[in-house]
Amino acid sequence: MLGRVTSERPTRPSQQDVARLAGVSRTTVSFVVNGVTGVAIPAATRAKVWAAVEQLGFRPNELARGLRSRRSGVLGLVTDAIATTPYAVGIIAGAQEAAARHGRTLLIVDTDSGAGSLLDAAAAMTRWQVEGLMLATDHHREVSLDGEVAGLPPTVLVDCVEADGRLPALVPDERQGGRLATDTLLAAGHRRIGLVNGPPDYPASAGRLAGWRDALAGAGVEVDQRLIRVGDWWQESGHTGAAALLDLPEPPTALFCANDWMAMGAYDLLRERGLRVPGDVAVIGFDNREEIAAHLRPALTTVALPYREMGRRAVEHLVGATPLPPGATRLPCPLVSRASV
Amino acid sequence: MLGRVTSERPTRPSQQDVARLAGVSRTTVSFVVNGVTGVAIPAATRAKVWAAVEQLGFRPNELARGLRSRRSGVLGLVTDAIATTPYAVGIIAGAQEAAARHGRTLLIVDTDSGAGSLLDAAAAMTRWQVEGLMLATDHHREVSLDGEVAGLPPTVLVDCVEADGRLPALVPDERQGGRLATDTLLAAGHRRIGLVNGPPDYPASAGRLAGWRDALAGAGVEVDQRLIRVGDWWQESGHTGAAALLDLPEPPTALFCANDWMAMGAYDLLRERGLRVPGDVAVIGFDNREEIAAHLRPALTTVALPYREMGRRAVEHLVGATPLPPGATRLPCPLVSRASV
DNA sequence: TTGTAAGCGTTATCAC
DNA sequence: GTGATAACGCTTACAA
Repeated sequence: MLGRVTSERPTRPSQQDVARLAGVSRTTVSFVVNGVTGVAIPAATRAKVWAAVEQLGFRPNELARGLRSRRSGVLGLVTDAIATTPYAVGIIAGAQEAAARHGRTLLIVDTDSGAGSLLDAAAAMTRWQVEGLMLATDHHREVSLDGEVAGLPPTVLVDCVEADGRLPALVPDERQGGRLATDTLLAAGHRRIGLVNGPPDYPASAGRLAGWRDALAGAGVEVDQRLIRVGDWWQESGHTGAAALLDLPEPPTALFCANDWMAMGAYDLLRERGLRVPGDVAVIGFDNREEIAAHLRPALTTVALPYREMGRRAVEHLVGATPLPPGATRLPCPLVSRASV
Repeated sequence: MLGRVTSERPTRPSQQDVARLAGVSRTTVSFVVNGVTGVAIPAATRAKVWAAVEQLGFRPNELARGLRSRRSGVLGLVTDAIATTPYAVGIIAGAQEAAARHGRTLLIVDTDSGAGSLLDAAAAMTRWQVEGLMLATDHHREVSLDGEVAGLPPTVLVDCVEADGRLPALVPDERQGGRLATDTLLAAGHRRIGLVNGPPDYPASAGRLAGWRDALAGAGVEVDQRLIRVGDWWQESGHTGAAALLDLPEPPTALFCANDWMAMGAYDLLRERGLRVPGDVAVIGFDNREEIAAHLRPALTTVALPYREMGRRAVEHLVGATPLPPGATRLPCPLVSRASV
């Protein structure tokens, strides 16, 4: 004959329960657990409240908190990077970490997992009152959002850029990375440096090529167009490209492969020809795909993509900690030194 | 002089707004948008409501919905698999997909990203009133939860098992996988099959070894202990192990490497010795780490771990679609045929 | 320094 | 068939 039938599932303790146990009002409990400044609550009261919280195992209900305060504390990450390949888990890890640090919850939706298009994903996030949105792609590319952004919460692009560039975007500084790779080879004494690049319609290819030129120009080395070969990112094309370069009348003494898979192909070719890495030919890759780079023999020196950094910066932008300007912000690609140079 | 000062951010349309526009009550709107059965609402009213929903771009507020209905629809996935290696993104993908299909939202927390221990992660999820919890590890192993499970929502282990096995757990059927790999080699006519296994204290090693024995016994082939070598999962040890096996007086004609990295090491050794795969020696791996298996030359035939399946089944258990018994449920590991056998 | 009360957007229980 | 009305657990003026 109680006022209300007890619910099936034993409901978790509420602030109400804490207040009762501590002998204070709900308001006081709210002030204490949220550490509200500007109210002077005696240490004794605070202690009582915390003791009650502890004893009951009270955990605030984020649903209620978000509903009432109109601040969900949820940041949305929409990506096509999970289903395809484990490419950009670094983005997730970096975002997650930063979100936790700023007291935010990260909601991740993979657009390839049935959710369908970006629009569906955004709709799903809307229902959860997300306060910011990150759109991440599985590789650096240009995306077109058309009018879709209208009505969306503050949004930042990760590893992709928009044609008209009104949204802030975080991308790797491919050019700086290409320069870094080439400079590393130059610093090791090489002067003829072959480039096995990716297809021209990728921002990555264009940037890495420009970086290669930059470095050569900076070192006063003549740029020889014949030292450029175009692959398709796959291992086979690294093999082919390396072969073509080594068949040149004046073959290169070092190879800059625009990704690690092609470097892996180059390794194969060098081995077939009885050439040692780095003794006879030095090799440097790009992407730092640990699974490959760390396991090749010798381990591959390569340039890393700043995935974690991109995830981190995206969150810091959305929470207002480090605001980003509209358009692309390029993040530096660090060198990962191993044994192939 | 309005009753309430308008909030800074233009608030999203509510059911209230929809009701006003459609000229019905909030209740009716709720019935219509939730497709409540048992109430007969005329098609005309339904249409009016949907039209208003469309016009306003109304999206239900999950915070309010969850608060009121006491069903958040959130499933929590706690993992250490993101930060370490991109090992088990398949688990996430599979879980995500199944969650979407069942109208649930997946909340992912990576314990290595600052959140700290499992307990912290579980606390974070509790605040969001998760209705089920998945605990996933980065590789098949035994975990001990002590008393930590008390007070947690329904929980399922993914890619790990508990010592006392009271929680349901989803793990790969390592033994079946080992047998499948060996059977594949047997079917190709091999009779002396070397095993380069992982360290003995892994469930994966124990299971794959047992499967190797099973297959040999099943084919009436004598089990020769000398054909077993123990590696450490790394490429070097695959190289070493393969070398030892080929130096045997009666060397094997096929190699079963308990993971793809060791298979990669074996490839290196075979190439060094001028042996062709699969012509001179067939090789089969385990794990199907696409990045390696698909890119080796020749592409590696291997046994895949059922990551997506584990994620999917975990969700289906939690939503009650396909309940799991306490203790381990072993999921089959399928063969991925490529070119090395 | 603490308490009262209103209300966030929704669902659920009743009357009508 | 549809509509009031009361929670859900919390934050936040404002009152005491």
